[in-house]
Amino acid sequence: MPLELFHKTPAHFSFRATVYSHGWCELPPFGLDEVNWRLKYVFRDAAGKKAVFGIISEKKGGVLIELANSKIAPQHILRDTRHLLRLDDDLRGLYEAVDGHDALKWVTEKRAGRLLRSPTVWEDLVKTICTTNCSWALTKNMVGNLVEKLGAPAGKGEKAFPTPTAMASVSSDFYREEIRAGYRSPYFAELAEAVASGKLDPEGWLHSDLPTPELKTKMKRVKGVGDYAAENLLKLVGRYDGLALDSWLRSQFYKKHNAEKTCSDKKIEKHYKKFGEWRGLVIWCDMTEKWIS
DNA sequence: GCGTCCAGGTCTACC
DNA sequence: GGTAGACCTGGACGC
Repeated sequence: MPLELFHKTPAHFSFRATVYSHGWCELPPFGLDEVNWRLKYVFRDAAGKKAVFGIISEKKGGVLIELANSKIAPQHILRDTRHLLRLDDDLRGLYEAVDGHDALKWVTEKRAGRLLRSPTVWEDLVKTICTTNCSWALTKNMVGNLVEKLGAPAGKGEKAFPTPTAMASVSSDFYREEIRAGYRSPYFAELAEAVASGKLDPEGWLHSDLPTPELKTKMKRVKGVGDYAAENLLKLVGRYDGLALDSWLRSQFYKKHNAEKTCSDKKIEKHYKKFGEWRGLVIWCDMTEKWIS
């Protein structure tokens, strides 16, 4: 039976700014209908055995979640929705940090700053590795293959993101030949085995007591995760004191703040130092202003 | 059609 | 700790 759920949203929330916050809305099992402004996602239960296709849209005072069936408990769907739209995040510190900076006034006005994420750190971790050292088209290709070939079916051709167990059930060769993951293939096989066996718990990064540098070091122990990937993941678990500089972010900075000339990372870091623990989120908002405003 | 470059980097060996 | 070279894929580009 189809099911509709409703979740309230906080005052400083923008559905559009959150969905457009970065490219995650284009990576399966997310999908974006820009005409009707509806975000699709295939939810799954913790065991990865049940999957349900859902559509999230704005409704006065909150978001509406339309589900193809009621296979998964409503409280599980609501928890996932709250997590992926960052409904519990308190961004007052960000808005205080940009206060007084005219060029960033729009961040507060547009209620920007909530970075769309997946319901699990596991999914964000795998997707982040898929963004490294390749074009965005290839990232979409790899993530699409993972969902298509290893995800639990939700009906009508829709599939969920694969569980660690599902990803641990295939070999490194599968990642190379079927997922087209190239040199990342042994990394995925090793990572999936570690998470499926309980040796690694990425979900624990969400509420870790470790200081950010130590958590970053822990993240970098995962093969395929370097400085950029770790800092991107830190943003997705709510820590914004790393800039997560990659070639795209650097090129945008050169265009916007350095007369289209290249410069050192140190200069970029100096530019955003004044925003303190929010600097990683400030640079991201600054470089993606055109997407949202 | 073919070759080259490079994109939302990381790892390893070596110094 | 810093750096060079290797690593995969596939789209864009020049010829």
